[in-house]
Amino acid sequence: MPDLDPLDAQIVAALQADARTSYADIGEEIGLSAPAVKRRVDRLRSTGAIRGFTAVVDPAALGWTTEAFVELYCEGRTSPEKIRAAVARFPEVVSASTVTGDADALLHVLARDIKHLERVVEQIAAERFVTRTRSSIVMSSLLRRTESSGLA
Amino acid sequence: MPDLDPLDAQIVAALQADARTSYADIGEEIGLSAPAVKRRVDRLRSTGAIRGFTAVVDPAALGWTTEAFVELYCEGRTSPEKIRAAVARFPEVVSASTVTGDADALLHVLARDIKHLERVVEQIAAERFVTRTRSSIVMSSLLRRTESSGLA
DNA sequence: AATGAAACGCGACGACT
DNA sequence: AGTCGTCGCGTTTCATT
Repeated sequence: MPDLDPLDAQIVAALQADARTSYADIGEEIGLSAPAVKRRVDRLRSTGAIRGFTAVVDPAALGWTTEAFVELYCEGRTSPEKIRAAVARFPEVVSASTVTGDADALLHVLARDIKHLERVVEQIAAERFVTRTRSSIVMSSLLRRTESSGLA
Repeated sequence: MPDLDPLDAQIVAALQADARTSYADIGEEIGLSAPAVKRRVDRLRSTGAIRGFTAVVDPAALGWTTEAFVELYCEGRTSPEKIRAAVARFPEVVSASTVTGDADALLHVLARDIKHLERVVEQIAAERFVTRTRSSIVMSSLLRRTESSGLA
């Protein structure tokens, strides 16, 4: 499943910029009728290229001002599923991946403040399979793209 | 700027689940009329709580199968803006932050394959202010929340 | 691609707290 | 003042041909 039809690419780009753009507006911009655009969007959704549409919320505007990346070091060979189940219980964990390198997993965590972050990390570190954690607190967010703009 | 009105919280949750949900549908679920929902959404947008609406694209379905986190070590005190300008040139970099700890910045990078990733990291490492990089390749993505579900 | 019916977005007005 | 609900019009969506 390689690249993308140039028209589909333009449709995806338009919907990434604003997921509520009307099919008619998109069609006008790329030279297609509204129903034709809808058919393509439906196809992109059914194939999984477009997973869905979501609101982009600014955590800072809601009082979530603290952001951190937490490396997890686990004992022996802990199964990815076990890690997932453990961290998924915390709504503060927005993403988690198993990674190569020294650490076993990398978590992206959002919290209201340092105190809140500290409490969450402490609870995660208390899991039996976690041997050690290493946190990097975000000082400033330089770039945040939706994922991803470049699909050429 | 403290917490969120319980109705606003439900509206945000609904729009995160599906940004194309009609105001009428949202209103029905939380017991409000469609115009009332729209007024609240407009306000949430103008205050910045909702930044916008976007399509969630699955990079894997487009052939972007490789994901990595790259720590950047920079010389002396390199300005955040300099780092941002340098990494923003690469569409493969989906997010970048300056962080506390050993490294100066942490990048989230998406690429077609290892070869592609290697080329990008190499180019970034070639920047004059970069003294060293440390990459962690993602093996499996355990969790990916939109950011963020828990806003209580 | 074009048509027509149903649904939706969006402004205006009036009532309530 | 602020927020809600009802109404009306223009637009959009979606199934059909």
